[in-house]
Amino acid sequence: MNDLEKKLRDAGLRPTKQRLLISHYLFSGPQMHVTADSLYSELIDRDINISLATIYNVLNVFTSHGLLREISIDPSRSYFDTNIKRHYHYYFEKTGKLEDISIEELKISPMPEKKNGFDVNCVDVVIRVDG
Amino acid sequence: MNDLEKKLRDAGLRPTKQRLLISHYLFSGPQMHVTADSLYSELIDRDINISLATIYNVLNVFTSHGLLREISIDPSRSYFDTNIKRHYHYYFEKTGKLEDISIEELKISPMPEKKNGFDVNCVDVVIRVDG
DNA sequence: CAACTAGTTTAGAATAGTTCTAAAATAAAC
DNA sequence: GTTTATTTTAGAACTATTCTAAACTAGTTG
Repeated sequence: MNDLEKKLRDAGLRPTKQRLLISHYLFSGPQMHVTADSLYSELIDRDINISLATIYNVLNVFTSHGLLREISIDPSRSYFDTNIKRHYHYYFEKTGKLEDISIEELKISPMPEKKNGFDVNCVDVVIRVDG
Repeated sequence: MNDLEKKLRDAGLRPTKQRLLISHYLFSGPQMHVTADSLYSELIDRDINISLATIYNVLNVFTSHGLLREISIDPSRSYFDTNIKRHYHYYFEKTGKLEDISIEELKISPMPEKKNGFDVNCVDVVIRVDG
């Protein structure tokens, strides 16, 4: 059983052909940010034909099983981040590109843990920049 | 010339009937968060019939002229905030409600001013909570 | 491995939020 | 009051995403 197959099984997901192909693209190289559409095109470019419905399925199921993190940047598109550790983002408004900011670079205090008795699921920080 | 009319003119906008009605709803009471749909329904409830196309027009033009701020929370809908001063948000995922966090309550350091020579337009912080 | 079961993929239809179109209405300027 | 530019509107169009239901596949059981 290879690394990617293990990664999927550990997340409680069946390692299907499509999920493994997508995982190979997403998780074998450097960390990346994708949209459903950008992922679909990149796979087509590599002669990997997976239906758009499956791309959406896989992105959603990977997100709900903790393999990806969804980022709300632009109300017209969902971005997904292969880096699931706590971190923040620069967003370059002209180019649409994202860049990570580590929690060492940017401090938030007090880091909220609870609100009205509810758990904090996630702290999203987006610094929007021209250019 | 009343306050709302002045507010629109100062922003470089013609004070049309529809813009004044929407301004009255948005800017005469306490600060609020709306979506196109929530604003449309609230106006219908008050027997103010403005087409949905105009609601979208007005929200967009108010945002581009600095009377509203758009918040990226949920990729399926755009939220607009009548509070245009720097502040942050709690987002209650189950109810879809927003609550403000003042910059006194939550500190970010170092507050970014520039990135790669580009100005920082805006620092968005969203704390997602269950409930 | 053959049969079975539950989960997955797919094309295409459906949906939801938003923008576009072009005609009628209105605000501001002359 | 006439003219001109802007705004509003209904409905069509568009785009990102989800749904549907049939075909397929992974994992399980005998």
